[in-house]
Amino acid sequence: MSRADTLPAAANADAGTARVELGELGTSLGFMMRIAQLRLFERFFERFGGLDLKPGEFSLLWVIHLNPGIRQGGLAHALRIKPAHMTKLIRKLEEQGIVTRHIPDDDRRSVELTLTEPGKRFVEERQADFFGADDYHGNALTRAERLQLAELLQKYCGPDWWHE
Amino acid sequence: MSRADTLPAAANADAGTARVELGELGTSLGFMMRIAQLRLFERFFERFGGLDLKPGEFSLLWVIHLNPGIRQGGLAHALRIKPAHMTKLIRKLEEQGIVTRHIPDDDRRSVELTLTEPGKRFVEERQADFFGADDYHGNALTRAERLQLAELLQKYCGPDWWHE
DNA sequence: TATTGTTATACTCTATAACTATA
DNA sequence: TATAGTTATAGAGTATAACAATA
Repeated sequence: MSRADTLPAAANADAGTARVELGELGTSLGFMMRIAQLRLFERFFERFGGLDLKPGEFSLLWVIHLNPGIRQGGLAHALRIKPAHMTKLIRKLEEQGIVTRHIPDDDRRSVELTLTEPGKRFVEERQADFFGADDYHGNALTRAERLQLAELLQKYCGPDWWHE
Repeated sequence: MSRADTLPAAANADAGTARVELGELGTSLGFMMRIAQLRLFERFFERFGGLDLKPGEFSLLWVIHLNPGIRQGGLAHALRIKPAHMTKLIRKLEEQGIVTRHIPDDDRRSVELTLTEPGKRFVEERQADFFGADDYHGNALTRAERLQLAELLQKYCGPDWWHE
């Protein structure tokens, strides 16, 4: 054929190899949030891969640490995790000896959560890493930009939803 | 027992019912990106729920629209979708008559993608909605804030990774 | 040998609904 | 009758590795 290293069909100029044009997608919040989250996970595992701890799990421990005796449902709501899923997550942490479940006398349907001593130590030792200003948290951003980014994300959610 | 409506154990003041303290988590990028993305999905389905279209699918069609003849692998890389997953997505869109797969003579391993006429119409008709300044895209933010948010997310990813 | 895409498989996260025990 | 949590089940999204066809 006569088109081996000449142009492909006119309609398909640069088919495949050229840089991909994203247009408005590059400033679309939906797309950018997804991409940024993928990047964040990548960095998380570069940083904490050896720990056998998933991003969401530290959040869980952190909130129990700050709110000892929090009820399982309250935790689920604060973190936007479905109660059915929370049951599994807490069960696992309990088996690992990190979290204690306690059924209070004044409402025996509910479950109150606290960290065990090893659990507390675990959180306190890693707190600086997880909330620190390192690669994972965006070394490409200044401290002010990081804060601004978090605040814009909060504002995107809206106050009604945020404090509901 | 003598503690029915008195205080629970001292350590568990306000167990369960008080407002949950999030501490540094509230300005943690990992947590906030997850929360904001959940909110975005919620809004997406409020807005486009009737369409039987998932958030990622419009992105796919949009990029094919802007890059007719793009190769399947190039699309997968640009959108950070794994090739194995892309196969399934494209297959579905092909069955719906929205996308055409074409195997070029100059490299018969590859697959070039274009939109069908109905596909083009579909994208062009919805483009304003998907990229518009409405509820879904964050009515809580000004136009400038929305742009700034997208740019900070881009910057978080870092230029090396972004254009790799 | 390397590359492009496909198939098969599995694992995580999430969603839903039915269930229990308590209130 | 309502609420807190549990169980069971299913679906979406993604990851991996083995594979076929082509380069």
